[in-house]
Amino acid sequence: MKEIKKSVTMKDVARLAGVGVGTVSRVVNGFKVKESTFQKVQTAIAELDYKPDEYARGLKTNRSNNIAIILPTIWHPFFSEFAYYVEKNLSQKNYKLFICNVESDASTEIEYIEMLKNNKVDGIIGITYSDIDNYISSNLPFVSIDRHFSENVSYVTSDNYAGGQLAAEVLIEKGCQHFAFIGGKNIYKNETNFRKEGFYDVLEKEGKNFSKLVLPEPIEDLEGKIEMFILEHPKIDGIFAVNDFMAISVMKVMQKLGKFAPKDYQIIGFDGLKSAIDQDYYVSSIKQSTDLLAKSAVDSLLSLIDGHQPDSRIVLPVSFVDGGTTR
Amino acid sequence: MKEIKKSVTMKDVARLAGVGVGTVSRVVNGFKVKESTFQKVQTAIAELDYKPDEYARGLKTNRSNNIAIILPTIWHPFFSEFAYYVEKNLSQKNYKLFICNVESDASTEIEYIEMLKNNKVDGIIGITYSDIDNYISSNLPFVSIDRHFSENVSYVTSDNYAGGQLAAEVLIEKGCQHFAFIGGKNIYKNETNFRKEGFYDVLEKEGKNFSKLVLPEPIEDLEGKIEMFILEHPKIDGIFAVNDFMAISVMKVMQKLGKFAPKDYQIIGFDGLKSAIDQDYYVSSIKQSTDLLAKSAVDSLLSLIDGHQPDSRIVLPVSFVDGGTTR
DNA sequence: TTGAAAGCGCTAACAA
DNA sequence: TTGTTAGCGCTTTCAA
Repeated sequence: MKEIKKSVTMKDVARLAGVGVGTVSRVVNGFKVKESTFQKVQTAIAELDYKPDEYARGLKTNRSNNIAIILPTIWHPFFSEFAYYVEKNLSQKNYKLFICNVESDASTEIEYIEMLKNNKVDGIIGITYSDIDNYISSNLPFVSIDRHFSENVSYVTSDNYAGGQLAAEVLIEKGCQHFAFIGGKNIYKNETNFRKEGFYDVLEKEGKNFSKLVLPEPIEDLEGKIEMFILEHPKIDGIFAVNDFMAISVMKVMQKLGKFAPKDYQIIGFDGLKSAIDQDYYVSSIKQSTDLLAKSAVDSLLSLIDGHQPDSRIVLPVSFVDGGTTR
Repeated sequence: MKEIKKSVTMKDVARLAGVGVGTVSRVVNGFKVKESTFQKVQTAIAELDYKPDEYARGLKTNRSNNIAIILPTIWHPFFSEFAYYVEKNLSQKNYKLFICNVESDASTEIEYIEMLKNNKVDGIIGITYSDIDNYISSNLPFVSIDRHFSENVSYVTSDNYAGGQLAAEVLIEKGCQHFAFIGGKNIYKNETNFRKEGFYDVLEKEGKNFSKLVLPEPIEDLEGKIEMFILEHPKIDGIFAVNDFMAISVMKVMQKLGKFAPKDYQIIGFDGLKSAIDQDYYVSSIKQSTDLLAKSAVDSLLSLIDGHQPDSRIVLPVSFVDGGTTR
């Protein structure tokens, strides 16, 4: 027989403390009451191990202290690092975090958003690469990462353009002669497209020659295409990949061709990924400060929730990290 | 001026459909009503775009359809893969998932658990390596991963012992002669300790000689200690590491000493990690079927929530995967 | 099959 | 400073 412990309510506390429920509510919510009453109520709360019911409170206040994060998949070091920092920031402010894996599927995204509306999440942080502009109601605070929606939606992003520039500068400084950009291209516009722009611009300004391989997503036979590209441009010795995983794919192909970084060529990715906090970088990379990204997203969202209108666009600096694939 | 859209309630629907709120509730919850009333109500719901308020419902029913997962950190491929599958299973059954990073800090864990109690999560899945037995109340359905708590808490785990055996068998079959186990040891007992037991037992039965390096956690100067161990046992050519990240550390040390896998030695990790679903294994490994682990945990938890008493211990099979560090 | 109404535990307005 | 009370939106019993 399972013992069902009836949960203790404010009324119980009020009765034990010999005060009204309003007073208990005041104590719980930190409003001013007479010191002696405060003590009585606290004692009763402790005695009964009273915990306020967040659902009753939410029903009344229309607030839940819940935030949702929508992302393609948590099983990816960039997203899990980001989610890690988001949760960390949020829990400090007493918010909880729902996680929603949408797998780059727009209909799943919409389902989630609809679902979240009923559940009174106070806001959403979205890393989403599909076309859901219409479903982001202005009623629900929403902060987007890396992607610009309509005018009203604020977003935070790394300085992708400067990152591309930095990649070019580093590669030049480290003595490369023949450059290449390798990346994919999503049908929906997002900020990561600026990475290559920055890269191209610096190289052009410096009068360097370079090749590019830009593959429309979804990419089939990625490694085959990279291999073909490399074989067509055998002199390449300085590669900038749109992200770290792309850099890894490139390195696999190069290895197959008997070339190793940083001996035979140098390569820089983007993101600055690590598998986990205490692991090494996968490759030399332009690192996004994920922690800052998360903090900014959280701050924006919370101020949106408080009814303020924060900066609608926040751009964060990036930096170069040596992951052993540059000299 | 921000337009505050007052949310539509059951009462609105009832009024428009010309029925009572009870009837609307019945329709929403799938109870039997007359076909014609059903239609009227559905029409009204669609017309008003009515969404039930989960908080009012939760207040009434004491259910939230929220589950929490407590883990050291989501920023780790094992945990993020696991959380990925947990969320996937859960969302199919209309549950949402809170994520709680506790950073191996027992007091944070306790705080989270206390917090979750107020929030009416329907249950918790915990991957936790600290001592929180006392805080798991029997009122709150709890399923533990890899760790056995008191009698009443059900847990699911991979067959760590069989995994250790398998590692030994594979290494023997692939021709290794001098074996070693390298791993850490947590002060709290958990199932991963069985990995080495299985490994030892097979080697002993086969009359093979082997060395062991078992470091109490937290480990300081891990690589230094590994290096010392390797230098003391230079003939080692078959290593079983307690997990994939440990294997990676070992490989770094070996590389420093000029030895490469699988040419100069072979190494097998445990977990079968990938950074992301479409990435390669880090190393040859004894793979846990994370998806099954997640599914079992979810099934157990949901049946616990439904008041059943599922198997209190579920042990799942493991398999060997070739990650290029064995021949 | 249905409507009316009580009440879940809380907050906040009002009155004392 | 405090107690009392209405009511948030829903489910569920009871009576019709």
